[in-house]
Amino acid sequence: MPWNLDSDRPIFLQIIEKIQTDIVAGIYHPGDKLPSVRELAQAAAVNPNTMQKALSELERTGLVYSQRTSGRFITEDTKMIQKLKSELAREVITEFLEHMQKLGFEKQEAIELMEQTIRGETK
Amino acid sequence: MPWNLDSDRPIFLQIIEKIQTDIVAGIYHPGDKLPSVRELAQAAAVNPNTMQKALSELERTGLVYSQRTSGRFITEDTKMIQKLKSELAREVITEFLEHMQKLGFEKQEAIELMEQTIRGETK
DNA sequence: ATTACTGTACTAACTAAATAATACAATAAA
DNA sequence: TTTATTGTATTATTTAGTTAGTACAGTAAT
Repeated sequence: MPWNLDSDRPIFLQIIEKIQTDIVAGIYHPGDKLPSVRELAQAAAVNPNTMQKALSELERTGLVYSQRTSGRFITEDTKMIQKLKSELAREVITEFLEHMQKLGFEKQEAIELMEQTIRGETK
Repeated sequence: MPWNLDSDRPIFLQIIEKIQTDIVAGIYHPGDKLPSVRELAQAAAVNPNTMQKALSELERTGLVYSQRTSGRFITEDTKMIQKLKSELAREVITEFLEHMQKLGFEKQEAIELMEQTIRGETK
């Protein structure tokens, strides 16, 4: 599972989004134990401090919790996860429509162009 | 016309995208004279150096050109503008589908959820 | 008890982006 | 000719993000 971090945006933000996404997509399951800060940092090829910063933020929002010395775990609150999934999807959709509108495409045009693009890819 | 710059990404990149977008959306027209570096910087509330950096990059790609002392102008190459519009639209579409896929939605699901979201907004 | 692993905290150094403050050459307008 | 405006260039400073290195306290396993 590659981390695919780019340098155009703060890395700790990209890490937060990556882990959030993996949770709502079901790659991490409720109650799962996360690798340690040091392991995650190595896997993502970033400094442990950067990983720690991202994890602290995920903890602040309640998506993960830490058990002082035994490790860090995904929340077991499935409703929270489901709600987050809806929120993130809505954000992505809204962002898409705004972008397309700024380029000069109305909502229906945007959808049509997308369907056309998909057909073009799979043919 | 607000600039809406956020601090999550390099400002000069956001400026580049903003001006690109305004050109392909027809807010700026081919041959139009742009405001001076200093005026643009003031309008966007950034340092002139930052604006200059963004404009230099736009110039490097050929989208604008500068006439040494009389100012900066939008390219008159309408084909280039049209091509850029298609490219940007394709990027936005691809990015959208990738994001949704990472959240666990297949292409068709993504489209359906988007249509559903639109109906929910306009009702 | 000792060992190894956990999260956490702290300080220093480095880098890229952004700001600040000028300066200069070219030209259109006065 | 003078003035104002243009793009452009240069140097210094500040700030946020990142890295580097180290340290400490708690706990499960040995």
